[in-house]
Amino acid sequence: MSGIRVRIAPSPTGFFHIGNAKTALINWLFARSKGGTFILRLEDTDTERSKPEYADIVCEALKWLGIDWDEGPSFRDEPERGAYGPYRQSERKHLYLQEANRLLKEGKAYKCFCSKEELDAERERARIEKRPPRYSGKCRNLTEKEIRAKEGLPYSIRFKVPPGVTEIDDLIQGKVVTDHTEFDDFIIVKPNGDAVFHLAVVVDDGLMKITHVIRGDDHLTNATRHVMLFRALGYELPQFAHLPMVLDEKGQKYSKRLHGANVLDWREDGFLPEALVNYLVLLGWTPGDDREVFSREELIEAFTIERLGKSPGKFDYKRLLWLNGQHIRKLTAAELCERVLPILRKAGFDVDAFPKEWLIQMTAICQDRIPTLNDIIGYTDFFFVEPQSYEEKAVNKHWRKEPQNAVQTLEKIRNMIEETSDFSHDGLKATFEQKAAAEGVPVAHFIHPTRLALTGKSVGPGLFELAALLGKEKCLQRIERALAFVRTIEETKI
RNA sequence: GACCCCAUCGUCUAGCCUGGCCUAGGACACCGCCCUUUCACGGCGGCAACACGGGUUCAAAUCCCGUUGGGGUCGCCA
Repeated sequence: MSGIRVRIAPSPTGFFHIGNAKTALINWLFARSKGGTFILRLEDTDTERSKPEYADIVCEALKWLGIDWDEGPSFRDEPERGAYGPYRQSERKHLYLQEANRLLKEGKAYKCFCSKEELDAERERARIEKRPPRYSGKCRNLTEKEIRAKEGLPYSIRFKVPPGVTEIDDLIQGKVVTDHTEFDDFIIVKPNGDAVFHLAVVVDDGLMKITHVIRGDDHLTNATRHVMLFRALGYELPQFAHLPMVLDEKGQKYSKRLHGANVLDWREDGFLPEALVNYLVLLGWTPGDDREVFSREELIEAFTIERLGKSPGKFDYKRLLWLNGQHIRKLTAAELCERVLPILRKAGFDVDAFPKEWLIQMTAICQDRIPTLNDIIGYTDFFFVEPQSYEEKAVNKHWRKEPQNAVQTLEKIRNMIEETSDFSHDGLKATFEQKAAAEGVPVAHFIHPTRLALTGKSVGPGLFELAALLGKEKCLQRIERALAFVRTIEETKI
Protein backbone atom coordinates (compact mmCIF):
# COMPACT_ATOMS: atom_id res chain seq x y z
CA MET A 1 0.00 0.00 0.00
CA SER A 2 1.38 3.35 -1.04
CA GLY A 3 -0.59 5.59 1.28
CA ILE A 4 -2.65 6.87 -1.62
CA ARG A 5 -6.32 6.81 -0.72
CA VAL A 6 -9.05 7.63 -3.22
CA ARG A 7 -12.77 7.19 -3.16
CA ILE A 8 -15.88 7.08 -5.27
CA ALA A 9 -18.90 8.57 -3.55
CA PRO A 10 -22.10 7.95 -5.48
CA SER A 11 -25.50 8.75 -4.10
CA PRO A 12 -27.85 5.78 -4.19
CA THR A 13 -30.77 7.30 -6.03
CA GLY A 14 -31.81 4.38 -8.18
CA PHE A 15 -29.10 3.77 -10.67
CA PHE A 16 -25.46 4.14 -11.45
CA HIS A 17 -24.78 6.81 -14.03
CA ILE A 18 -22.30 6.39 -16.86
CA GLY A 19 -20.46 9.48 -15.61
CA ASN A 20 -20.15 7.93 -12.15
CA ALA A 21 -18.73 4.86 -13.82
CA LYS A 22 -16.02 6.87 -15.50
CA THR A 23 -15.15 8.63 -12.26
CA ALA A 24 -15.09 5.34 -10.41
CA LEU A 25 -12.93 3.82 -13.08
CA ILE A 26 -10.34 6.60 -13.05
CA ASN A 27 -10.14 6.51 -9.26
CA TRP A 28 -9.82 2.76 -9.32
CA LEU A 29 -7.14 2.77 -12.02
CA PHE A 30 -5.22 5.42 -10.14
CA ALA A 31 -5.36 3.38 -6.94
CA ARG A 32 -4.52 0.10 -8.63
CA SER A 33 -1.66 1.53 -10.67
CA LYS A 34 -0.15 3.20 -7.62
CA GLY A 35 -0.78 0.51 -5.06
CA GLY A 36 -3.28 2.74 -3.31
CA THR A 37 -6.56 2.12 -1.55
CA PHE A 38 -9.87 2.47 -3.36
CA ILE A 39 -12.83 3.31 -1.16
CA LEU A 40 -16.54 3.14 -1.80
CA ARG A 41 -18.65 5.56 0.19
CA LEU A 42 -22.38 5.93 -0.20
CA GLU A 43 -23.62 9.50 -0.11
CA ASP A 44 -27.11 8.96 1.15
CA THR A 45 -27.54 12.13 3.20
CA ASP A 46 -30.57 13.18 1.22
CA THR A 47 -33.10 11.13 3.07
CA GLU A 48 -35.83 12.10 0.62
CA ARG A 49 -34.19 10.71 -2.51
CA SER A 50 -31.88 7.99 -1.27
CA LYS A 51 -33.26 4.55 -0.59
CA PRO A 52 -31.27 1.82 1.11
CA GLU A 53 -32.19 -0.71 -1.56
CA TYR A 54 -30.74 1.54 -4.26
CA ALA A 55 -27.31 1.04 -2.78
CA ASP A 56 -27.49 -2.47 -4.10
CA ILE A 57 -27.68 -1.20 -7.65
CA VAL A 58 -24.57 0.91 -7.23
CA CYS A 59 -22.60 -2.04 -5.87
CA GLU A 60 -23.98 -4.33 -8.53
CA ALA A 61 -22.89 -1.97 -11.31
CA LEU A 62 -19.43 -1.60 -9.81
CA LYS A 63 -19.10 -5.37 -9.49
CA TRP A 64 -20.20 -5.88 -13.06
CA LEU A 65 -17.59 -3.42 -14.28
CA GLY A 66 -14.97 -5.26 -12.28
CA ILE A 67 -14.23 -2.25 -10.11
CA ASP A 68 -13.58 -3.76 -6.70
CA TRP A 69 -13.24 -1.69 -3.55
CA ASP A 70 -10.84 -2.13 -0.65
CA GLU A 71 -12.97 -0.31 1.87
CA GLY A 72 -16.69 0.16 1.77
CA PRO A 73 -20.12 -0.64 3.16
CA SER A 74 -21.68 -4.05 3.47
CA PHE A 75 -23.22 -5.43 0.31
CA ARG A 76 -25.49 -8.49 0.35
CA ASP A 77 -23.51 -11.16 2.18
CA GLU A 78 -20.30 -9.14 2.22
CA PRO A 79 -19.61 -7.34 5.51
CA GLU A 80 -18.44 -3.75 5.72
CA ARG A 81 -14.67 -3.51 5.44
CA GLY A 82 -12.10 -0.82 6.23
CA ALA A 83 -10.87 1.02 9.31
CA TYR A 84 -12.49 4.37 8.55
CA GLY A 85 -16.15 3.42 8.57
CA PRO A 86 -18.98 3.57 8.58
CA TYR A 87 -19.09 4.02 4.83
CA ARG A 88 -22.66 5.17 4.54
CA GLN A 89 -23.16 8.85 5.20
CA SER A 90 -26.50 8.12 6.81
CA GLU A 91 -24.55 6.33 9.53
CA ARG A 92 -22.12 9.19 10.01
CA LYS A 93 -24.52 11.94 11.02
CA HIS A 94 -23.04 12.23 14.49
CA LEU A 95 -19.63 13.01 12.98
CA TYR A 96 -20.99 15.83 10.84
CA LEU A 97 -22.85 17.33 13.77
CA GLN A 98 -19.81 17.04 15.99
CA GLU A 99 -17.67 18.85 13.42
CA ALA A 100 -20.35 21.46 12.70
CA ASN A 101 -20.60 22.20 16.41
CA ARG A 102 -16.85 22.55 16.56
CA LEU A 103 -17.03 25.17 13.80
CA LEU A 104 -19.85 26.88 15.67
CA LYS A 105 -17.83 26.97 18.86
CA GLU A 106 -14.77 28.29 17.05
CA GLY A 107 -16.83 31.06 15.45
CA LYS A 108 -16.29 29.62 11.96
CA ALA A 109 -19.98 28.97 11.50
CA TYR A 110 -23.20 30.41 12.80
CA LYS A 111 -26.84 29.63 13.30
CA CYS A 112 -29.21 31.04 10.72
CA PHE A 113 -32.86 31.43 11.60
CA CYS A 114 -34.08 32.56 8.20
CA SER A 115 -36.96 30.47 6.89
CA LYS A 116 -36.93 28.73 3.56
CA GLU A 117 -39.71 31.01 2.35
CA GLU A 118 -37.74 34.08 3.32
CA LEU A 119 -34.68 32.84 1.49
CA ASP A 120 -36.61 31.80 -1.61
CA ALA A 121 -38.16 35.24 -1.80
CA GLU A 122 -34.76 36.84 -1.41
CA ARG A 123 -33.34 34.71 -4.21
CA GLU A 124 -36.28 35.51 -6.43
CA ARG A 125 -35.81 39.21 -5.86
CA ALA A 126 -32.15 38.90 -6.76
CA ARG A 127 -33.07 37.05 -9.92
CA ILE A 128 -35.48 39.75 -11.03
CA GLU A 129 -33.02 42.51 -10.25
CA LYS A 130 -30.33 40.50 -12.03
CA ARG A 131 -28.11 40.42 -9.00
CA PRO A 132 -26.15 37.29 -8.10
CA PRO A 133 -28.37 35.20 -5.81
CA ARG A 134 -26.50 35.45 -2.56
CA TYR A 135 -27.48 35.10 1.03
CA SER A 136 -27.73 38.51 2.67
CA GLY A 137 -25.75 37.52 5.73
CA LYS A 138 -28.64 38.59 7.91
CA CYS A 139 -27.89 36.16 10.73
CA ARG A 140 -24.13 36.37 10.48
CA ASN A 141 -23.68 38.93 13.21
CA LEU A 142 -26.53 38.17 15.54
CA THR A 143 -25.74 39.11 19.13
CA GLU A 144 -25.89 36.61 21.99
CA LYS A 145 -29.06 38.27 23.10
CA GLU A 146 -30.71 38.01 19.69
CA ILE A 147 -29.76 34.36 19.46
CA ARG A 148 -31.17 33.61 22.87
CA ALA A 149 -34.38 35.34 21.88
CA LYS A 150 -34.74 32.88 18.99
CA GLU A 151 -34.11 29.86 21.20
CA GLY A 152 -36.28 26.95 20.15
CA LEU A 153 -36.80 28.18 16.62
CA PRO A 154 -35.58 25.99 13.79
CA TYR A 155 -32.21 27.01 12.43
CA SER A 156 -29.64 25.93 9.91
CA ILE A 157 -25.91 26.23 10.35
CA ARG A 158 -24.01 28.35 7.89
CA PHE A 159 -20.32 28.38 7.23
CA LYS A 160 -18.77 31.77 7.72
CA VAL A 161 -16.81 32.27 4.51
CA PRO A 162 -13.51 33.89 5.44
CA PRO A 163 -12.06 36.70 3.35
CA GLY A 164 -9.28 35.95 0.91
CA VAL A 165 -8.64 33.82 -2.14
CA THR A 166 -8.20 30.10 -2.60
CA GLU A 167 -5.74 28.64 -5.01
CA ILE A 168 -6.24 25.08 -6.12
CA ASP A 169 -3.57 23.23 -8.03
CA ASP A 170 -5.79 20.79 -9.83
CA LEU A 171 -4.03 17.74 -11.25
CA ILE A 172 -6.10 17.98 -14.41
CA GLN A 173 -7.36 21.54 -14.68
CA GLY A 174 -4.22 23.24 -13.51
CA LYS A 175 -4.16 26.28 -11.25
CA VAL A 176 -7.59 27.66 -10.38
CA VAL A 177 -7.78 30.81 -8.27
CA THR A 178 -11.07 31.91 -6.78
CA ASP A 179 -11.86 34.98 -4.73
CA HIS A 180 -13.97 34.17 -1.67
CA THR A 181 -16.24 37.09 -2.46
CA GLU A 182 -17.73 34.78 -5.09
CA PHE A 183 -19.33 32.80 -2.31
CA ASP A 184 -21.96 33.54 0.25
CA ASP A 185 -22.16 31.86 3.63
CA PHE A 186 -23.47 28.48 2.62
CA ILE A 187 -25.53 26.15 4.74
CA ILE A 188 -23.73 23.13 6.12
CA VAL A 189 -26.44 21.71 8.37
CA LYS A 190 -30.14 21.73 7.53
CA PRO A 191 -32.75 22.63 10.14
CA ASN A 192 -33.64 18.93 10.41
CA GLY A 193 -30.10 18.20 11.51
CA ASP A 194 -28.92 16.61 8.26
CA ALA A 195 -25.53 17.64 6.98
CA VAL A 196 -25.43 19.28 3.60
CA PHE A 197 -23.26 17.67 0.93
CA HIS A 198 -20.38 20.12 1.29
CA LEU A 199 -19.92 19.45 4.98
CA ALA A 200 -20.39 15.72 4.63
CA VAL A 201 -17.84 15.29 1.83
CA VAL A 202 -15.20 17.32 3.57
CA VAL A 203 -15.68 15.64 6.93
CA ASP A 204 -15.62 12.23 5.26
CA ASP A 205 -12.66 12.95 3.01
CA GLY A 206 -10.80 14.45 5.94
CA LEU A 207 -11.57 11.70 8.42
CA MET A 208 -11.06 8.95 5.86
CA LYS A 209 -7.65 10.40 5.05
CA ILE A 210 -8.40 10.75 1.36
CA THR A 211 -5.26 11.89 -0.43
CA HIS A 212 -6.68 12.52 -3.91
CA VAL A 213 -10.17 13.74 -4.68
CA ILE A 214 -10.86 12.69 -8.25
CA ARG A 215 -14.37 13.58 -9.43
CA GLY A 216 -16.38 15.25 -12.19
CA ASP A 217 -15.56 18.84 -13.04
CA ASP A 218 -19.09 19.84 -12.15
CA HIS A 219 -17.49 20.06 -8.71
CA LEU A 220 -14.69 22.38 -9.72
CA THR A 221 -16.40 25.45 -8.28
CA ASN A 222 -17.38 23.49 -5.20
CA ALA A 223 -13.77 22.60 -4.63
CA THR A 224 -13.10 26.09 -3.33
CA ARG A 225 -15.87 25.72 -0.75
CA HIS A 226 -14.39 22.42 0.21
CA VAL A 227 -10.89 23.76 0.60
CA MET A 228 -12.22 26.51 2.87
CA LEU A 229 -13.94 23.85 4.93
CA PHE A 230 -10.87 21.62 5.01
CA ARG A 231 -8.83 24.51 6.36
CA ALA A 232 -11.47 25.56 8.89
CA LEU A 233 -11.69 22.00 10.14
CA GLY A 234 -7.93 21.63 10.29
CA TYR A 235 -7.75 18.59 8.03
CA GLU A 236 -4.89 17.84 5.75
CA LEU A 237 -5.73 19.02 2.23
CA PRO A 238 -6.04 16.35 -0.44
CA GLN A 239 -4.97 16.87 -4.03
CA PHE A 240 -7.78 17.58 -6.46
CA ALA A 241 -8.32 16.24 -9.95
CA HIS A 242 -11.47 17.32 -11.77
CA LEU A 243 -12.44 15.07 -14.66
CA PRO A 244 -14.28 16.43 -17.69
CA MET A 245 -17.82 15.16 -17.95
CA VAL A 246 -19.33 12.57 -20.25
CA LEU A 247 -21.73 14.18 -22.72
CA ASP A 248 -24.37 12.43 -24.80
CA GLU A 249 -24.05 12.05 -28.58
CA LYS A 250 -25.50 15.50 -29.07
CA GLY A 251 -23.03 17.09 -26.73
CA GLN A 252 -25.53 17.63 -23.95
CA LYS A 253 -25.21 16.58 -20.36
CA TYR A 254 -25.97 12.85 -20.38
CA SER A 255 -29.57 12.83 -19.20
CA LYS A 256 -30.66 10.17 -16.77
CA ARG A 257 -33.62 9.44 -18.99
CA LEU A 258 -31.46 8.48 -21.94
CA HIS A 259 -30.94 4.79 -22.58
CA GLY A 260 -27.37 4.02 -21.66
CA ALA A 261 -27.20 6.56 -18.86
CA ASN A 262 -27.61 3.63 -16.53
CA VAL A 263 -24.48 1.50 -16.59
CA LEU A 264 -26.51 -1.68 -16.27
CA ASP A 265 -28.29 -0.84 -19.55
CA TRP A 266 -25.13 -1.91 -21.29
CA ARG A 267 -25.17 -5.29 -19.64
CA GLU A 268 -28.75 -5.71 -20.85
CA ASP A 269 -27.65 -4.81 -24.35
CA GLY A 270 -24.99 -7.49 -24.53
CA PHE A 271 -21.89 -5.41 -23.91
CA LEU A 272 -18.83 -6.77 -22.19
CA PRO A 273 -17.86 -4.87 -19.03
CA GLU A 274 -14.24 -4.85 -20.13
CA ALA A 275 -15.31 -3.17 -23.38
CA LEU A 276 -17.28 -0.47 -21.55
CA VAL A 277 -14.35 0.08 -19.21
CA ASN A 278 -12.00 0.30 -22.17
CA TYR A 279 -14.33 2.72 -23.94
CA LEU A 280 -14.84 4.93 -20.90
CA VAL A 281 -11.17 5.27 -20.09
CA LEU A 282 -10.43 6.26 -23.69
CA LEU A 283 -12.93 9.08 -23.26
CA GLY A 284 -10.35 11.50 -21.97
CA TRP A 285 -7.26 9.41 -21.66
CA THR A 286 -4.71 7.95 -24.06
CA PRO A 287 -1.63 5.91 -23.37
CA GLY A 288 0.41 8.22 -25.58
CA ASP A 289 0.96 5.60 -28.25
CA ASP A 290 -1.51 4.11 -30.70
CA ARG A 291 -2.86 1.32 -28.53
CA GLU A 292 -6.62 1.34 -28.11
CA VAL A 293 -7.77 -2.10 -27.09
CA PHE A 294 -6.91 -2.76 -23.47
CA SER A 295 -7.68 -5.44 -20.95
CA ARG A 296 -8.17 -4.32 -17.36
CA GLU A 297 -4.66 -5.45 -16.49
CA GLU A 298 -3.17 -3.58 -19.43
CA LEU A 299 -5.01 -0.46 -18.34
CA ILE A 300 -3.66 -0.66 -14.83
CA GLU A 301 -0.23 -1.10 -16.30
CA ALA A 302 -0.50 1.83 -18.72
CA PHE A 303 -2.55 4.32 -16.70
CA THR A 304 -1.08 7.60 -15.53
CA ILE A 305 -3.10 10.51 -14.21
CA GLU A 306 -0.90 12.96 -16.11
CA ARG A 307 -2.24 11.79 -19.46
CA LEU A 308 -5.83 12.64 -18.60
CA GLY A 309 -7.35 15.26 -20.90
CA LYS A 310 -9.39 18.22 -19.76
CA SER A 311 -12.01 18.59 -22.47
CA PRO A 312 -15.38 16.84 -22.28
CA GLY A 313 -16.15 13.88 -24.51
CA LYS A 314 -19.29 13.00 -26.40
CA PHE A 315 -20.51 9.46 -26.10
CA ASP A 316 -19.96 7.56 -29.35
CA TYR A 317 -22.05 4.40 -29.55
CA LYS A 318 -20.41 3.07 -32.73
CA ARG A 319 -16.98 3.28 -31.19
CA LEU A 320 -18.16 1.39 -28.14
CA LEU A 321 -19.70 -1.19 -30.43
CA TRP A 322 -16.41 -1.61 -32.24
CA LEU A 323 -14.52 -2.00 -28.99
CA ASN A 324 -17.06 -4.54 -27.82
CA GLY A 325 -16.38 -6.59 -30.95
CA GLN A 326 -12.67 -6.36 -30.30
CA HIS A 327 -13.14 -7.70 -26.80
CA ILE A 328 -15.46 -10.45 -27.94
CA ARG A 329 -12.78 -11.59 -30.35
CA LYS A 330 -10.12 -11.54 -27.66
CA LEU A 331 -11.95 -14.12 -25.56
CA THR A 332 -11.41 -17.82 -26.04
CA ALA A 333 -14.37 -19.62 -27.57
CA ALA A 334 -15.00 -21.34 -24.24
CA GLU A 335 -15.03 -18.01 -22.38
CA LEU A 336 -17.35 -16.47 -24.92
CA CYS A 337 -19.58 -19.51 -24.68
CA GLU A 338 -19.93 -19.04 -20.92
CA ARG A 339 -21.03 -15.45 -21.44
CA VAL A 340 -23.46 -16.27 -24.18
CA LEU A 341 -25.24 -19.26 -22.64
CA PRO A 342 -27.31 -17.25 -20.15
CA ILE A 343 -28.52 -15.08 -23.02
CA LEU A 344 -29.61 -18.09 -25.05
CA ARG A 345 -31.31 -19.60 -22.02
CA LYS A 346 -33.14 -16.36 -21.42
CA ALA A 347 -34.25 -16.40 -25.05
CA GLY A 348 -35.92 -19.71 -24.30
CA PHE A 349 -33.48 -22.10 -25.98
CA ASP A 350 -32.76 -25.40 -24.33
CA VAL A 351 -29.00 -25.08 -24.53
CA ASP A 352 -28.46 -27.56 -21.75
CA ALA A 353 -29.63 -30.36 -24.00
CA PHE A 354 -26.39 -29.99 -25.94
CA PRO A 355 -22.90 -31.09 -24.95
CA LYS A 356 -20.51 -28.38 -23.78
CA GLU A 357 -18.02 -29.08 -26.55
CA TRP A 358 -20.72 -28.68 -29.17
CA LEU A 359 -21.85 -25.37 -27.64
CA ILE A 360 -18.31 -24.06 -27.69
CA GLN A 361 -18.01 -24.89 -31.37
CA MET A 362 -21.30 -23.20 -32.03
CA THR A 363 -20.01 -20.09 -30.28
CA ALA A 364 -16.74 -20.25 -32.16
CA ILE A 365 -18.35 -20.04 -35.58
CA CYS A 366 -20.08 -16.80 -34.52
CA GLN A 367 -17.24 -15.14 -32.66
CA ASP A 368 -15.95 -13.05 -35.56
CA ARG A 369 -19.40 -11.92 -36.54
CA ILE A 370 -21.26 -10.69 -33.51
CA PRO A 371 -20.86 -7.10 -32.33
CA THR A 372 -22.69 -7.73 -29.04
CA LEU A 373 -23.38 -10.83 -26.98
CA ASN A 374 -27.09 -10.48 -27.67
CA ASP A 375 -26.47 -10.92 -31.38
CA ILE A 376 -25.77 -14.57 -30.69
CA ILE A 377 -29.52 -15.17 -30.70
CA GLY A 378 -30.02 -14.20 -34.31
CA TYR A 379 -26.97 -16.17 -35.33
CA THR A 380 -27.79 -19.45 -33.63
CA ASP A 381 -31.53 -19.66 -33.03
CA PHE A 382 -31.99 -22.24 -35.83
CA PHE A 383 -29.85 -24.70 -33.92
CA PHE A 384 -32.48 -24.85 -31.22
CA VAL A 385 -35.73 -24.43 -33.14
CA GLU A 386 -36.62 -25.29 -36.71
CA PRO A 387 -37.02 -22.27 -38.95
CA GLN A 388 -40.57 -21.03 -38.47
CA SER A 389 -40.54 -19.22 -41.75
CA TYR A 390 -38.21 -18.41 -44.60
CA GLU A 391 -36.86 -14.93 -45.11
CA GLU A 392 -39.08 -13.38 -47.75
CA LYS A 393 -36.42 -11.64 -49.79
CA ALA A 394 -34.28 -14.75 -50.00
CA VAL A 395 -37.26 -16.91 -50.94
CA ASN A 396 -38.01 -14.59 -53.84
CA LYS A 397 -34.44 -14.68 -54.98
CA HIS A 398 -33.71 -18.37 -54.72
CA TRP A 399 -37.03 -20.19 -54.87
CA ARG A 400 -39.91 -18.17 -56.18
CA LYS A 401 -38.36 -17.05 -59.42
CA GLU A 402 -38.09 -20.52 -60.93
CA PRO A 403 -39.67 -22.97 -58.53
CA GLN A 404 -39.11 -25.90 -60.80
CA ASN A 405 -35.37 -25.34 -60.93
CA ALA A 406 -35.40 -24.66 -57.23
CA VAL A 407 -36.95 -28.06 -56.59
CA GLN A 408 -34.33 -29.73 -58.72
CA THR A 409 -31.53 -27.87 -56.98
CA LEU A 410 -32.87 -28.81 -53.56
CA GLU A 411 -33.11 -32.41 -54.60
CA LYS A 412 -29.50 -32.35 -55.70
CA ILE A 413 -28.58 -30.76 -52.38
CA ARG A 414 -30.47 -33.46 -50.53
CA ASN A 415 -28.55 -36.10 -52.43
CA MET A 416 -25.24 -34.40 -51.79
CA ILE A 417 -25.90 -34.25 -48.10
CA GLU A 418 -27.06 -37.81 -48.07
CA GLU A 419 -23.93 -38.98 -49.87
CA THR A 420 -21.49 -37.05 -47.71
CA SER A 421 -19.94 -39.58 -45.39
CA ASP A 422 -17.46 -37.17 -43.82
CA PHE A 423 -20.05 -34.80 -42.40
CA SER A 424 -17.60 -32.10 -41.39
CA HIS A 425 -16.81 -28.64 -42.71
CA ASP A 426 -14.12 -30.05 -45.00
CA GLY A 427 -16.18 -33.03 -46.10
CA LEU A 428 -19.21 -30.93 -46.99
CA LYS A 429 -17.08 -28.35 -48.71
CA ALA A 430 -15.51 -31.03 -50.87
CA THR A 431 -18.86 -32.51 -51.82
CA PHE A 432 -20.36 -29.13 -52.73
CA GLU A 433 -17.33 -28.02 -54.69
CA GLN A 434 -17.12 -31.25 -56.67
CA LYS A 435 -20.78 -31.14 -57.55
CA ALA A 436 -20.60 -27.49 -58.56
CA ALA A 437 -17.60 -28.18 -60.75
CA ALA A 438 -19.33 -31.14 -62.36
CA GLU A 439 -22.40 -29.05 -63.11
CA GLY A 440 -20.37 -26.08 -64.24
CA VAL A 441 -21.98 -23.70 -61.74
CA PRO A 442 -20.50 -21.63 -58.90
CA VAL A 443 -20.66 -23.24 -55.43
CA ALA A 444 -22.85 -20.35 -54.37
CA HIS A 445 -25.56 -21.85 -56.58
CA PHE A 446 -25.94 -24.62 -54.02
CA ILE A 447 -24.87 -22.78 -50.91
CA HIS A 448 -27.54 -20.11 -50.78
CA PRO A 449 -30.59 -22.37 -51.07
CA THR A 450 -29.04 -24.72 -48.53
CA ARG A 451 -28.54 -21.91 -46.04
CA LEU A 452 -32.11 -20.78 -46.54
CA ALA A 453 -33.45 -24.30 -46.05
CA LEU A 454 -31.37 -24.99 -42.94
CA THR A 455 -31.62 -21.64 -41.17
CA GLY A 456 -34.53 -19.81 -42.76
CA LYS A 457 -32.25 -16.83 -43.31
CA SER A 458 -29.79 -15.43 -45.78
CA VAL A 459 -27.22 -14.41 -43.20
CA GLY A 460 -25.45 -16.37 -40.51
CA PRO A 461 -22.34 -18.36 -39.77
CA GLY A 462 -20.43 -20.17 -42.51
CA LEU A 463 -22.67 -22.77 -44.12
CA PHE A 464 -20.42 -25.80 -43.91
CA GLU A 465 -19.53 -25.37 -40.24
CA LEU A 466 -23.14 -24.68 -39.44
CA ALA A 467 -24.36 -27.75 -41.30
CA ALA A 468 -21.72 -29.93 -39.72
CA LEU A 469 -22.85 -28.82 -36.28
CA LEU A 470 -26.49 -29.28 -37.12
CA GLY A 471 -25.84 -32.89 -38.15
CA LYS A 472 -26.81 -34.87 -41.18
CA GLU A 473 -30.20 -35.97 -39.92
CA LYS A 474 -31.52 -32.50 -39.14
CA CYS A 475 -30.07 -31.17 -42.36
CA LEU A 476 -31.96 -33.75 -44.38
CA GLN A 477 -35.20 -33.07 -42.51
CA ARG A 478 -34.93 -29.39 -43.18
CA ILE A 479 -34.14 -29.88 -46.86
CA GLU A 480 -37.27 -32.02 -47.11
CA ARG A 481 -39.30 -29.32 -45.42
CA ALA A 482 -37.93 -26.76 -47.82
CA LEU A 483 -38.75 -29.03 -50.73
CA ALA A 484 -42.33 -29.32 -49.58
CA PHE A 485 -42.48 -25.56 -49.21
CA VAL A 486 -41.12 -24.88 -52.68
CA ARG A 487 -43.49 -27.42 -54.21
CA THR A 488 -46.43 -25.46 -52.81
CA ILE A 489 -45.01 -22.37 -54.51
CA GLU A 490 -44.77 -24.32 -57.72
CA GLU A 491 -48.38 -25.47 -57.48
CA THR A 492 -49.82 -22.09 -56.70
CA LYS A 493 -47.89 -20.67 -59.58
CA ILE A 494 -49.43 -23.12 -62.06
C1' G B 1 -26.39 37.76 -15.11
C1' A B 2 -21.68 36.87 -12.12
C1' C B 3 -17.67 33.57 -11.58
C1' C B 4 -15.00 29.20 -13.25
C1' C B 5 -13.59 25.46 -16.97
C1' C B 6 -13.05 23.85 -22.05
C1' A B 7 -11.98 24.43 -27.65
C1' U B 8 -7.32 19.79 -33.43
C1' C B 9 -11.11 15.59 -38.83
C1' G B 10 -18.60 14.06 -37.88
C1' U B 11 -16.62 11.35 -33.07
C1' C B 12 -12.43 9.78 -29.50
C1' U B 13 -7.75 11.75 -29.72
C1' A B 14 -1.73 12.46 -30.77
C1' G B 15 1.04 16.85 -31.15
C1' C B 16 0.77 22.08 -27.18
C1' C B 17 4.04 22.50 -21.22
C1' U B 18 9.96 22.45 -23.50
C1' G B 19 7.58 27.07 -30.82
C1' G B 20 10.69 24.73 -36.34
C1' C B 21 10.90 17.28 -37.42
C1' C B 22 3.12 19.12 -38.78
C1' U B 23 2.24 19.73 -46.68
C1' A B 24 -1.06 17.91 -38.53
C1' G B 25 -0.40 11.28 -36.94
C1' G B 26 -3.75 7.17 -35.20
C1' A B 27 -8.63 5.08 -34.26
C1' C B 28 -14.22 4.89 -34.80
C1' A B 29 -17.79 6.21 -38.45
C1' C B 30 -18.39 6.92 -43.72
C1' C B 31 -16.88 5.71 -49.04
C1' G B 32 -14.10 2.46 -52.52
C1' C B 33 -11.23 -1.95 -53.55
C1' C B 34 -9.37 -6.90 -52.07
C1' C B 35 -10.54 -11.56 -49.49
C1' U B 36 -15.18 -14.38 -49.60
C1' U B 37 -20.68 -18.99 -49.55
C1' U B 38 -24.22 -14.78 -46.90
C1' C B 39 -23.37 -11.45 -42.91
C1' A B 40 -19.21 -10.34 -40.65
C1' C B 41 -13.94 -10.47 -39.57
C1' G B 42 -9.42 -9.12 -41.81
C1' G B 43 -6.28 -6.34 -45.46
C1' C B 44 -5.46 -2.00 -48.63
C1' G B 45 -6.82 2.92 -50.06
C1' G B 46 -9.87 7.49 -49.80
C1' C B 47 -12.70 11.62 -47.51
C1' A B 48 -12.02 14.75 -43.44
C1' A B 49 -9.60 19.16 -38.48
C1' C B 50 -5.67 23.21 -35.76
C1' A B 51 -13.25 27.89 -33.91
C1' C B 52 -12.31 33.23 -35.33
C1' G B 53 -9.40 37.86 -34.99
C1' G B 54 -5.21 40.27 -33.40
C1' G B 55 -0.32 40.19 -31.57
C1' U B 56 4.97 38.07 -30.13
C1' U B 57 8.72 35.61 -33.35
C1' C B 58 13.12 34.47 -38.66
C1' A B 59 9.24 30.66 -37.55
C1' A B 60 2.83 29.38 -33.98
C1' A B 61 -1.76 23.96 -33.79
C1' U B 62 1.95 25.09 -30.09
C1' C B 63 3.24 31.48 -26.40
C1' C B 64 0.03 36.23 -25.20
C1' C B 65 -4.64 39.16 -25.68
C1' G B 66 -9.57 39.49 -27.37
C1' U B 67 -14.03 37.39 -29.67
C1' U B 68 -17.26 33.43 -30.47
C1' G B 69 -19.14 28.74 -29.18
C1' G B 70 -19.88 24.79 -25.52
C1' G B 71 -19.99 23.18 -20.39
C1' G B 72 -20.17 23.97 -15.07
C1' U B 73 -21.32 26.55 -10.37
C1' C B 74 -24.22 30.16 -7.99
C1' G B 75 -30.03 24.97 -3.49
C1' C B 76 -32.23 23.43 3.41
C1' C B 77 -29.66 18.07 -4.44
C1' A B 78 -25.39 15.34 -4.40
